[in-house]
Amino acid sequence: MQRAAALLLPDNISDSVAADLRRRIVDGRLPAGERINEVHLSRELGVSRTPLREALSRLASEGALTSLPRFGFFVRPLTLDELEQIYDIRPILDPEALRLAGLPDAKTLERLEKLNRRLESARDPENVIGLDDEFHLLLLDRCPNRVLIEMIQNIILRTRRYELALMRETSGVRRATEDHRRILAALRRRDLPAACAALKRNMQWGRAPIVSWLKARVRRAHLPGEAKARARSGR
Amino acid sequence: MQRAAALLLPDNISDSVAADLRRRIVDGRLPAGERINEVHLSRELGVSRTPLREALSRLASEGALTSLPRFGFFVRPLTLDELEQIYDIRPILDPEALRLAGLPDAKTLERLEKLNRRLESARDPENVIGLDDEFHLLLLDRCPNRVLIEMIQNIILRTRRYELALMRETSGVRRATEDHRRILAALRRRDLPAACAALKRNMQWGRAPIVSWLKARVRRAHLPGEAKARARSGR
DNA sequence: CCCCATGCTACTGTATACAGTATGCAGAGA
DNA sequence: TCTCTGCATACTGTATACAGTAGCATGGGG
Repeated sequence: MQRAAALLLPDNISDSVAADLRRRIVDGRLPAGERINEVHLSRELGVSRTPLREALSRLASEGALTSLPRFGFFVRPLTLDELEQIYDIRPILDPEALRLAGLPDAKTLERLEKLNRRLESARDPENVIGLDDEFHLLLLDRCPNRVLIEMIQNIILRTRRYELALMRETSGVRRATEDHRRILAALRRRDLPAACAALKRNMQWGRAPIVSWLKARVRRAHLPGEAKARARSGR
Repeated sequence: MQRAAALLLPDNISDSVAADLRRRIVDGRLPAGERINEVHLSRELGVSRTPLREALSRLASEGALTSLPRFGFFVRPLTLDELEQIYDIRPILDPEALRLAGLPDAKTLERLEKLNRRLESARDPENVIGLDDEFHLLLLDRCPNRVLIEMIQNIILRTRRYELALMRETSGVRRATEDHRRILAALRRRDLPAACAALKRNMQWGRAPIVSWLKARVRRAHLPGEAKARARSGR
């Protein structure tokens, strides 16, 4: 999250464990609501508890986990509240970042269009999400405010879990590429405000399908992963 | 940052050490650029290295520290770049949060005015900054998007160091209370958009004095500690 | 006199051992 | 049969010990 240098030398077990856990959380190998047993998990990962705990602490401060003092760490459950809050944030951040980034050069525009074409034909959920994120990060690549970009990346991490869960069940509600085309069209005619507006709409629309899916899910299985109750009852 | 429960039971040494370090960083007892010696610091705090390291990891992911893999943790140096980036973010976040929060009730408005009066007469830098933060957080108290509020609190933590450093040297450039009055006036006539606009201006103006102070400082003594960290990371 | 190599020192990263606490179960009493 | 109490167990939180590495100083060679 912080340093370019460290990312180039992922020497630490701590760091690589954190990255691994992040993957396990977003792809569901560590299900939402699950209580984490440090001994078992450290055995499974082949490391000791010390670096594992450092990783867990970091993930907790990133919001991926919840820590209950003498009880342990939990994978944060997927809740409608958090979803709506997270999805309300990117329409705020992304357009501002684009405004600061300014119009992309011809080469970048070309790469964006290429990405969008690949996105249109992508089928695998992980691919779709990965390409979409790549598109948006490239769009904001020139933004000089790296702190802002870090925040956006952080939000992306937090949304990925929801998006993956959605796309696993319903097969790929894809309207994003159309939004992207509108953004690109605005950029091509060098109309930054229009591009920002289109981007904002794009970010706002991403919410709807996930909200409705999660609502249905909540109705079906009441309170997905109410952490405490489940864990205490021994699951 | 995440859990209400943990905040009520700050049982962990880890947590309290993190809080302590945060204070030491913002008030300068751990100066910007300083390399942290884990053994000495753990002795000084009267704890072992394990919880200290957990705290350090968390602070690194919050952006207060930088971690260089086999070299250690550093207090992030104060740089003009980071300052400008951080200060560009709150004018984006705060007005949106206020928009979501809506108009405050009469009681809250009263408390806001009281806070602002106390702010006018405050002299001690820590007090001034504390009251200003309290004002802004109360203003956004009704905002239902807690993730957004968390982000703002995080930004506040990151700015505090700069503000304190400024106010220690120049005695309290105070124009904020006037901005606050404009915000309150707009709220009193129940004009939310005007309040948001005033809030935005308030957030934008805070930058200027710090930027000019830091620029002068950079000219004088080029960034204590920055040299070493930079050289090492090969930037 | 300067440069390079080698050994020393100190610090980080990781593992492990220990202590304290919460939970679940079993047994006894009502 | 139900409840309460005490014990055993398992897991977290913390300390400590160990290993590996980077930096530094000192000494020898050019």
